[in-house]
Amino acid sequence: MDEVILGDCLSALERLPPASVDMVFADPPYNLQLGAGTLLRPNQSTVDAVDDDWDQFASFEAYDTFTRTWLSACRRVMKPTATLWVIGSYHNIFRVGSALQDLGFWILNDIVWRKANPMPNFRGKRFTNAHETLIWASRSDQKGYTFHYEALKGGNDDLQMRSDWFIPLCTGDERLKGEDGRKLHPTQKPEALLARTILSASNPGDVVLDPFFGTGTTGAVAKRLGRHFIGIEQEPAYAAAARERIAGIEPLSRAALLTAPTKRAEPRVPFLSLLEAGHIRAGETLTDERRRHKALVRPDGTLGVGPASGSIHKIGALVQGLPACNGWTFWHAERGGRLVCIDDFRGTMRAGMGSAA
Amino acid sequence: MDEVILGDCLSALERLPPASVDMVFADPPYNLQLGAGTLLRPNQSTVDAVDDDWDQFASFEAYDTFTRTWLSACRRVMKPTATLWVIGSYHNIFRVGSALQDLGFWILNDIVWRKANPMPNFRGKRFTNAHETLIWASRSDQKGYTFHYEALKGGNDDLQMRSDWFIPLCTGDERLKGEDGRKLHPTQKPEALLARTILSASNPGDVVLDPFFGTGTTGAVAKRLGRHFIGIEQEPAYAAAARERIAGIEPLSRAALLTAPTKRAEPRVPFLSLLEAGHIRAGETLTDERRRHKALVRPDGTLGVGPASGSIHKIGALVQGLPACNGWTFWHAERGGRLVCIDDFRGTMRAGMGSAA
DNA sequence: AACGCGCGTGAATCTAGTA
DNA sequence: GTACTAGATTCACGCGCGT
Repeated sequence: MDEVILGDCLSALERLPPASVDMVFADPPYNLQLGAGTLLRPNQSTVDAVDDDWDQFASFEAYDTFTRTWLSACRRVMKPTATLWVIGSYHNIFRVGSALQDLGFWILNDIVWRKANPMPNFRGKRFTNAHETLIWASRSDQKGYTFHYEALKGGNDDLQMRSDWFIPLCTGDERLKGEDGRKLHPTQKPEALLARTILSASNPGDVVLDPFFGTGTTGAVAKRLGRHFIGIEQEPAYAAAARERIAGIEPLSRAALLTAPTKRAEPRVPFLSLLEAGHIRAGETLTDERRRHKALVRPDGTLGVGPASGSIHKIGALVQGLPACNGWTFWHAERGGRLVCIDDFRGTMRAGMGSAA
Repeated sequence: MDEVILGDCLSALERLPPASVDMVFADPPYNLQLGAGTLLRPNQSTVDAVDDDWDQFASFEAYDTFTRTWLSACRRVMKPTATLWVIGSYHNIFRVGSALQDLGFWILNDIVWRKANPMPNFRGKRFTNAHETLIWASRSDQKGYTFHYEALKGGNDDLQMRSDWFIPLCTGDERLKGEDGRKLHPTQKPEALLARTILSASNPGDVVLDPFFGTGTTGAVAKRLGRHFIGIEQEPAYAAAARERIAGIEPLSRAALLTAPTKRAEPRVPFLSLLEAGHIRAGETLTDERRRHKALVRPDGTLGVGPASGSIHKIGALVQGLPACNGWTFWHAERGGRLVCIDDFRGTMRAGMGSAA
């Protein structure tokens, strides 16, 4: 926990307990020629290419085997509600996505990282490759994964966060350099990218696993955001750089890490409590925002319309002829000539509950 | 040539001569998984799901078989220098991309169609699915394919055309409607999208093949841009609509349709991006101009005041006791002993975003 | 005529907690 | 595991209608 494991990703993953991590971020290799075969077939030699077609097929097949192996190993250590992120380019992301689906992962989104400052296409033979793709997937189609919808919306002018993210490359001071002044790692990712994934899909105190740790961007961001991390890296120089980098990170204060509780997590307030607290009076009439429908408040916290009675939700649905309705936001009471949503009274009560909640 | 072939795409492709088309645009079934009537909007109306028979597949394996079959058939009729475009979403695009690679196609780019006006995520459980992906691939790794680098660059303020395209959905008058006023085809694509693919990867007089012709967007745009088309469609109603539509198209003398007719709005900058860019630090305090109110910046781009948190606008309104507030002009950060409005940082970021937004 | 408001809708794997 | 129910949840456009 909160350490860099030096070694092969598969054997390191095998030593982790099952169902122990909350989120995985993986930035796997996608250069098919760069030793993928040795990683995935420890006991077999790679197949020698006999011609171009076969060579190509063998490479993709080897990459697929590698991909399925590490994805399966990650899946074992993921909690049932954990989610996984993988980043890649068109060279590998289609293989990864297919493998995810075949292994039973449930794709939640594909996210496009739009690079603010991509490398131009020097030959002028293609479109500027200005993005990379992340896949966000849960372990299975089971619900219950973490997604901080409200927080992301709040940081985005109160609009839902979209699947296309505009983020600069990792450059400048953020880019780790060796003593020779040259970049330490060829594909270091920007911390902003990691921050969005970790903020959106994990909670403070959660465990974030990165099986291809590199120079530890995942660990650095996780630590700053009050998450635990497990990093696996087989290259000693990268692992050492990651340790040093992370040691210098100061976590944000607890206050800064607070997020608003999601609506569902807030204490439940029965409508009857609004009557008991005097916010609503039995016998008064509630209406919708445009005063097109009305209902009578009964002393037991139900609403009545003619002979029908039921919960604020049921009656809200009934008067509109809809199958369902959120009565909290639908019904309003008249106060001083103006309509007040009954959800505002609920908010007041929740605020007053304080620590009792 | 320049006709709609009514019938099954595979048998129609078999009757075409080999190496006869210059470009393929394919909009295959996406294999969407959720049934009709299962997703409700917040107002309880149902989302009109794509549940047509042609989009039903028993399994990923069945979809893969289908995909490999039609891709192989297209490959046979492609000239050696021809290129192929396929569009899809995360439901199917990874299967398609893998199949392309396995069949010997050579991926040139993956292109992101960023939707100007996507459907929101109604349940707040995911990121807004705001894009679709196109794969652009040549028949093999042989060079010699068509790419109008200079033309695209000229139409993009003399900047190389990137791999992320911002184009509105097909709505309004462009969307074909039946006599009942309802959309004729569930997945009609915008002409602007087709125009970019055809302009960039084909020459006037070239033959553009679309094996899933639908209501003929590919044919309409090809004709307008002086290309020939071959469209294959198995649904008689779609084929008839396509014929009528294309008959009304007048070819352009010289194409001037390079860039999408999008309104040039100023790019929206999320407050979160200011943190990511380092203009604002998580954990610092913002104040209003007269330092009467203050709030803590959280790492997700929300502000916190005591237990409350929310967007810059929400919290600005809260501290003033007002119903609304423009957080961009209200909040300031201290820089060198002086207060700087956060809107100034936004202006800086917009300037740096250039046309990429 | 111009403007504002209400309403419809778009390739979508869209709930959680308790009994 | 299943059933039930409380209650949470939407952005950008285009069009039609009323003022």
